[in-house]
Amino acid sequence: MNRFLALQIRYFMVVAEELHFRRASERLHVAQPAVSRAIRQLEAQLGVKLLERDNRNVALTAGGEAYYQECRKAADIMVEAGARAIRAADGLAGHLTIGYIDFAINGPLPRHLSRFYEAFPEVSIELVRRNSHEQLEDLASGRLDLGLLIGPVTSERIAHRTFHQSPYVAVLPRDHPLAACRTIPLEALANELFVIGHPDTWRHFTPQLQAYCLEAGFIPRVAQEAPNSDSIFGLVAARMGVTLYPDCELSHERSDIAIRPLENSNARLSIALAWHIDNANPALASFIEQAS
Amino acid sequence: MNRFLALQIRYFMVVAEELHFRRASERLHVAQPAVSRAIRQLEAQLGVKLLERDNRNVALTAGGEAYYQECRKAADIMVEAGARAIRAADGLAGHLTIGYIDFAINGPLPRHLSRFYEAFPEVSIELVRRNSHEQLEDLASGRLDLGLLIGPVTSERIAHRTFHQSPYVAVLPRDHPLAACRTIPLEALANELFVIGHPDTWRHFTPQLQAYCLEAGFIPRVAQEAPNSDSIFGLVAARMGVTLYPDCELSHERSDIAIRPLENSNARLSIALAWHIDNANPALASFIEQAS
DNA sequence: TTCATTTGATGCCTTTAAAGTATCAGTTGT
DNA sequence: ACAACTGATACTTTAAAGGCATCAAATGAA
Repeated sequence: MNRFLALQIRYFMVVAEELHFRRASERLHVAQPAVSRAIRQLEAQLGVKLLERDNRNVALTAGGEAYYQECRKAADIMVEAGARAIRAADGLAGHLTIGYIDFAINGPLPRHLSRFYEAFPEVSIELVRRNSHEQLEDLASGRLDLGLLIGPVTSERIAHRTFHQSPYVAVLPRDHPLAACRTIPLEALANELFVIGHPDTWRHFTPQLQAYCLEAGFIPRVAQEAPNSDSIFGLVAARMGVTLYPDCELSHERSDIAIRPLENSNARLSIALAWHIDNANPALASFIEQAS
Repeated sequence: MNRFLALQIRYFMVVAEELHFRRASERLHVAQPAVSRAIRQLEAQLGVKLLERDNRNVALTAGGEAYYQECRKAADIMVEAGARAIRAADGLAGHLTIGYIDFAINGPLPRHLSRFYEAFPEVSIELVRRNSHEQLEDLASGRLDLGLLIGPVTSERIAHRTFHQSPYVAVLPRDHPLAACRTIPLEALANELFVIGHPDTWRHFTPQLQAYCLEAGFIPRVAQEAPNSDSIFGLVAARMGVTLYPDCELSHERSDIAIRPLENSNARLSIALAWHIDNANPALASFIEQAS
């Protein structure tokens, strides 16, 4: 029974448990009149008689019983609160706001989150869908604790490290002639029309995709620009074009598109963890450490 | 923000909300140094830094954020607690332990309880199955607030009033010859074998049943004694005998027995509300009043 | 009955925790 | 360079809480 509640409350709780003023005063290490006064004050403050007492017996009134139950709850919370604050300071409890992109939520993030939840069940996580450049802004302003995004990270105040790397695969309509091949050389797509992410919103990914094509000796011809992964897959399935996408489980589950590895390609999409270097949230350190 | 929590906690909460010591001190109507000291004391007591502060900015640490959340919960409970104690004192909240017999739970009690819950949702009710004579003991000892039982009530210290009256009906096996009649004169059962409640446990009901038979001019011949209503109905269905039972919905729902009203009978089973005259639980008064 | 014992409540004085005042040292923005 | 803030510290004052002695009522044993 520590000093988190007002003393009138603490005294009342002990009297309610002992139903005896002198024994309560002994448990509280004060003289008996102090207890009498505290109870009288509390009753006056609340305007409710809490204890029925004559010179021989002490009993809780209905109001006192109800009040004790509520006090018990509050006391338990306050006792737990100190320990919880320590756990939060050690990164074992607390809250993280995490930004993610489609590649993360379709790829390694779900598995990683469930492992993290097992190891740190008291850390609550809020997930926010944001494009990479939006995440970098939100990290700078403190709206996000952690970003899962595509580089490059240019700010000196944002730390980052590689979270996951995926090879690219070719994404084709189900009945595309190249779908007959086990693997596809990137050059084979030189004359195809491409469905790509809109450069305004996919500001980091689309340039990477174009750079890889350029390395393979061609500039991709753009048929459609789409705002998100579902739209891209849908447009490919609708035979509007082909695209490159990091290998992930989700894309293999669609029956209306064909996924084929690239031949002789070292191209990798790298998803980074990024966070503000001044962010002192210990749960952030827990997450980063587990991701290593 | 009343005086239910220790002042360090109250001061911390206001600082956490304002993120500014001087503004917090104004809201608390104290000088600013008092707030600084309270925070320092609380941090020392917990062993956790709650607020990151330099001469320009104040921010919650992760530990402080977690601690604030817990304090918020406790503070809300304590604010609510006073109002709840008043409601409990007025009989609008609290707890009742209620004893009941088969006739009550098979009869009017469920309907009455649901009406009571609608009118007094903050009164929690614990229902306890007890025979009438057990309830009278438990009322005397304070283990029950209220009993739903069969009289007579002999103790001067137990108050009682009629809760519900049911006419008796004859309970017959489905294919019993008398089941062909719409109604049955009690005398017609003079030569039947009876299934009755065991007199040890059904100490109040069975004598009443026998008294009614005696009024009709016969002493019922007992084939079986059973400990509860289900057993009585089951034994009747098994053609071990017939019985009298207060009219209630449950008995009409069994297809293996026949229920027939008694002819020219004023016999009624009366279920009483009973309570200890010294019981000051205001929720008890609420219940009794609604039952009137 | 009488009287010692026990209960919670009161009055008066002391102690101590909390508040106030004045001031300091560190930033920030002009 | 300096005024205008911030939160922290030192010292003094105040008021809340505590202790002691005692009371009145109830109980139970002699």
